[in-house]
Amino acid sequence: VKSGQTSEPEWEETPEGFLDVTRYNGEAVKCLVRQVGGTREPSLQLNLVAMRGAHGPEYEAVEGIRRLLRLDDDLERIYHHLTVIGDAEVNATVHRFAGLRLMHSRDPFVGLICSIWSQNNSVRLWNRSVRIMRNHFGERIRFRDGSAYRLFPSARRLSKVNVQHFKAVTRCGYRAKYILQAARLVHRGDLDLNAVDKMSYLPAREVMIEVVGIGPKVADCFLLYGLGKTDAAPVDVWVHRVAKRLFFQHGKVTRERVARFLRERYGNLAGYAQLYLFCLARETALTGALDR
DNA sequence: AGCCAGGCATCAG
DNA sequence: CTGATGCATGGC
Repeated sequence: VKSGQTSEPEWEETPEGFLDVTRYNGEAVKCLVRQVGGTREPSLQLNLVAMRGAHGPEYEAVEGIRRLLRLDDDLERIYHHLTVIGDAEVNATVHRFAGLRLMHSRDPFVGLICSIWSQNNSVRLWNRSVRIMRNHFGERIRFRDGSAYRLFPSARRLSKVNVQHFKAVTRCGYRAKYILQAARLVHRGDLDLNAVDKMSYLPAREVMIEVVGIGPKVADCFLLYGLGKTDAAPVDVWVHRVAKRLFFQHGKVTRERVARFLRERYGNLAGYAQLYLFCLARETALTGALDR
């Protein structure tokens, strides 16, 4: 399922499945994921190729995928809770898009950079420019069969890149200084993502918003998709519109107010609620009738 | 041509 | 606290 709701760039779509190369336990693993069976009885086929042909990292890779797609979440229970709280239109949306996975980035740094990158951007452009960055600055990995891929660049690597150069290569515009500054903070240890991960939602959010270039929306993206804190409900233009219509009678509401409303209404399922609100908003836009 | 996209920093009231 | 404006870039 491709909802576009993630803090990792889209995986490459190949005839054999979705392709990604990530380091596990220090060793690069090529991972092909394919869903077999339908939405009702889905199962995943994984084809893993470790760089040195060892078996060590394969277990880690499987766990990585399990975490990425949050396969341990009990969707039925979550749907039940959402629909008990529910507004009729939200319930219908949950039912219609049932089976969507909330993504949890395998690497917090990837989640951080991609979240900052997504601000005031389009999903399409965002994916493309992040891919360009990876292909330009990422470490090159060559497998035994001769195939080669690029990893997402490390904080150390990005912290050394010049802003103008980075902007010229990736076309990410004014976000370049935010992205590289964040990479420097992480590399120098001034922003400890693992420490933030251990914090509860609200304090963690405070810490993230202090970083220049990270506001409420980006912080929530990072906390939800990057760290898996499901209290977070990122409110973008789409969620803002649909929530304004559903819960505020088209009245004036700030994004922050909507975010707080969703947290109070859905608790630690706010992230899941947001997932479906986003789908509803996008779907409504496609069929035309969307007011502001 | 002008508005918009998974916003944010900044500044004015 | 709320409201305007500039910021890069590309799609439509």
